[in-house]
Amino acid sequence: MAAASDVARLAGVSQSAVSRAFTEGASISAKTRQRVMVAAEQLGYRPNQLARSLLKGRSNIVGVVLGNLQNPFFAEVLDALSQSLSAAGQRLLVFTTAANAEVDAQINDLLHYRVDALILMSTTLSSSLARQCQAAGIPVIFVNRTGQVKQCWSVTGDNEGGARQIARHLIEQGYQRLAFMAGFADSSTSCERQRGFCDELARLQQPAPQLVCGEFSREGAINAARQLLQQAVPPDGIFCANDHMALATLDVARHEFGLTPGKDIGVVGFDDIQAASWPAYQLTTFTQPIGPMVKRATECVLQGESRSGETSAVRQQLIAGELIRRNSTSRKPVATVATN
Amino acid sequence: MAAASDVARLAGVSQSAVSRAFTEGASISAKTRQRVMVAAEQLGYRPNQLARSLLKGRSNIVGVVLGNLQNPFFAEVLDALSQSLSAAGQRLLVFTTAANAEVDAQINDLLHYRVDALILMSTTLSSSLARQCQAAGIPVIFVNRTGQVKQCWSVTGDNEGGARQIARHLIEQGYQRLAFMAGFADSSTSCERQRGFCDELARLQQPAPQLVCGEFSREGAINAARQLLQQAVPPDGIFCANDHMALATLDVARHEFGLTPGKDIGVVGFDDIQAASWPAYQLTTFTQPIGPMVKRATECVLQGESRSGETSAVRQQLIAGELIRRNSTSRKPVATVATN
DNA sequence: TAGTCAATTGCATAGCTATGCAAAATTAAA
DNA sequence: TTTAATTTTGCATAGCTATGCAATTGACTA
Repeated sequence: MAAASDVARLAGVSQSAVSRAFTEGASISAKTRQRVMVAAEQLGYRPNQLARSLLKGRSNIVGVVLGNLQNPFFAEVLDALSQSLSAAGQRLLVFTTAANAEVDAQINDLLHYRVDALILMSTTLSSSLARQCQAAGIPVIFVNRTGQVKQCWSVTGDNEGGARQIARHLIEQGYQRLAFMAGFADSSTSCERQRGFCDELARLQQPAPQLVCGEFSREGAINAARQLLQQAVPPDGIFCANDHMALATLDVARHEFGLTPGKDIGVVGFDDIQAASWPAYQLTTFTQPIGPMVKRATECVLQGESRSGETSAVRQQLIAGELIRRNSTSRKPVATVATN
Repeated sequence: MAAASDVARLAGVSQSAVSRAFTEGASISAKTRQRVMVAAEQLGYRPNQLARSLLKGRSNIVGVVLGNLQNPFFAEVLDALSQSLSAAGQRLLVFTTAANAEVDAQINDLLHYRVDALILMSTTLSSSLARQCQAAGIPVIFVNRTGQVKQCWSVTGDNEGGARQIARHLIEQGYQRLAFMAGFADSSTSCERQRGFCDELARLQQPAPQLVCGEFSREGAINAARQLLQQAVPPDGIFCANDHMALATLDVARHEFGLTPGKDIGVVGFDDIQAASWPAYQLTTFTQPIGPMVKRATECVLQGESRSGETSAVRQQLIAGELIRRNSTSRKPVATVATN
């Protein structure tokens, strides 16, 4: 591929002129720029971003690591992130990983590319690597997960508050034998939701919920749901740590155990993914507003851009959500409409 | 961040030695390598991939452009692509775009990064840009879409063949007033499925199906389904150009019009996404096997890697699929099991 | 010990662009 | 037209690594 010097030769100018022709606001006359552009067009030249990045020390690339694209929530977030960061002139270098795996290898790889920032979703980071990122001045942003390391940014939903509201809601609706379906034991997300749920139940002087683990996956949730429902005295209310598992639980309850969601059993999720509002599910859930979360994550990325002396005290941002009541916890079914 | 020369100074060796220490199979003694590694560790050094890429002329980055991550099929493909290309030592630079938009701007941007290949899903490419990629020696691979441009690779499912089988299946099951819900008019995918469907119906001497457009989105499909079903004499069999739209159609049919899928109306999709097998839907569909498709796309990428004189005659690869019969087209419902 | 061969190392350069600085060209002012 | 003030241009260099080539070291043989 043609280089700037080739274009320069053809246009009869210096390589600097070519560079300036492609730089917004550089000191160059209209005439020269014009001549350069013609030559560039002719040779199919475009500036080599790699060389530019090498020189500037910024790649305009953000590394994104996520497990579990199966979960539509993450697909939605990725989509939004892509839009938002693209608008901010950043590209996304994406890695997917086996869910919840330690991803040091991939991240190490990303660091080789001198990414401007690192966004981690549903993923853990070793503290040694976190320190290295810190040292390299690369901001690390956890989305929907809290980093163990304090230097990292994080953007999460209101896990504990949401879980408390869900607990109250289930009790108010008259469900009595409750269960919590966890994701991963070492996920802050799952733990916080569990804590909020259990604490609030305790506060209401309700018995502690039965605990089971669905591993944030559909298969795991199906197994966990079966395990719960085939008991002699099964629970009549299940709070699943996310919508993805809640949908699976609804399917098992309805189609394997013949239960009517809402009436025979209450099921609640977390996230408010699109499918939660589909008439086939009508899942009660607590929202994690993707717009604000992504907006905040983008801010963190750009924050690191202008390395303005460690500003912004609050590194752990919590985005408020709200409880969406749907048929899956409604004793008397409401008319369903196919929305969205 | 520390550079190779810093490490060299600390280790008391030349910069070349540092480079060789990090290069597999380079000529360097174990002792020197050891010394370099210690110094590198101490300084937190890692080779700058940008410089390396600049020198080698290969970035080991593949550009991926996709519209419509809302469609779970693309999320699944992206996930698989990530795994597969990651194993081949390639990273993914991902762009999402408004569905079906011309994405010349983004692609132009990608080319600045000297990507090794370009994978386009659900996206069109202007022929001018295609020519530029060609000239730059960057292979362009369409996935689930055929390029208008002949130099490009493409990997698609058996759109026409699948659609033919679907036509036969619907007729065999006794559905009589058929409709086709298209995606976008200018999408090769949608067109081929439509053609196969119509041609086969004609061959069977059946009336031509009613046509409607769902724009490959849930909202579009909901509108299209309403349009179809609120007619005085609505169709009793609908083939939707993909599963994503078919699920929406099932929701509308069941919850807005009180129809029982399979019995009152047959609905068929295309792709066999995960949700198609969920007991809430049980959607009859034609598979697009993601494994083989991704494998093939990966081969095309690596093909371009060893630019071995324009081998491999066949650039347009068609991956066979199969018809999966489920309850959505079964006159007598089969027992449902929560699988997957 | 001298001589041969292989393994290892350093030097110098290429790969491409942005930018500070000084030189040149252009414009404005007198 | 001459001088001053601007604008535009080119030169040279930095940014970081990989690699061909020559020089050096080390091991081994006679």
